[in-house]
Amino acid sequence: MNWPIGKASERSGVSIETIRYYEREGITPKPGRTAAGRRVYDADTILRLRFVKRCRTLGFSIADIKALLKLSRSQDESCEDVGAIGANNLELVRNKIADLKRMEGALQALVASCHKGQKDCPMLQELFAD
Amino acid sequence: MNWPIGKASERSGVSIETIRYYEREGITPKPGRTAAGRRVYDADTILRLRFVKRCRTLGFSIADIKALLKLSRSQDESCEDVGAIGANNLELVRNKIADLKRMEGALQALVASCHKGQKDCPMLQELFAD
DNA sequence: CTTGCTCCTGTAGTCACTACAGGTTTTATA
DNA sequence: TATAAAACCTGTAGTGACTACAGGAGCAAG
Repeated sequence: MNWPIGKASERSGVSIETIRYYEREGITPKPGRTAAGRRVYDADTILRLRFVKRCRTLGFSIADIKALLKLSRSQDESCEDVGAIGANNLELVRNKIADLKRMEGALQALVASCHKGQKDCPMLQELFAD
Repeated sequence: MNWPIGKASERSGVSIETIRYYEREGITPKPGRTAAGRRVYDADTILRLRFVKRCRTLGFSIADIKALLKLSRSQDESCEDVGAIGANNLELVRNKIADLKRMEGALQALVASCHKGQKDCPMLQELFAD
């Protein structure tokens, strides 16, 4: 079965604009075209789009996703390399969480110090302090 | 006391390029200039730069920081508005943490399923599954 | 046969910087 | 004092991963 880009978008969860972007970036292969020049997608490309979507949801960069796709097509045992990319991304995610938690703690304290009707805002004072 | 941009950068923790960027964006006022056209910073502007730096570290957007700076110069009681901007950012930060934790959980499971020497990588299989 | 939807290409914008290129001025050293 | 090195200047382009048009062509339903 073949589908036009709108259906491919629906089936993969990737927006039409983003599908075209992925094509430009060489993440998905160039699809077939109708006589009038419209893109036509097969089931395999739609699977790939869904894969990319899931990877993005997991925080993988486009560069990592390219590497994962390449590994998925390689003959040699790739599970180790895949795991390494995954572990690397997991660390990045954990670092981001740590950063954000630090932000959350500081922000919470600042916001709590802020009460309406106050004369000099303690939050601003804190942020402006030497 | 007045300082050239390099010293202002040191004292505020904001890079030279970023100081010039903040000036272009109207976040910091246009500084004075020497006869030769070099920027000269006073203590007040350096405080502002430090304020912006701290706000960025807390995850505030540039738009929010502009609003906070405006509130800090306004006559009327601004503590309530400041608190609202802070609370809003706190929510954004918490949403980001929630997203990342979801990522972390899913990633961890995928990476754990990946062992070297495996024939078909379970992580890739999972990500490609229907 | 016309209305409205889907699709096309190409370009520009988003956010918050960062990185030059190619020039001038100031400061430190010989 | 001469010169080399550092600091500064403007202006522009690049980053990541999209998103948002503008302006046009094709296609499907009533």
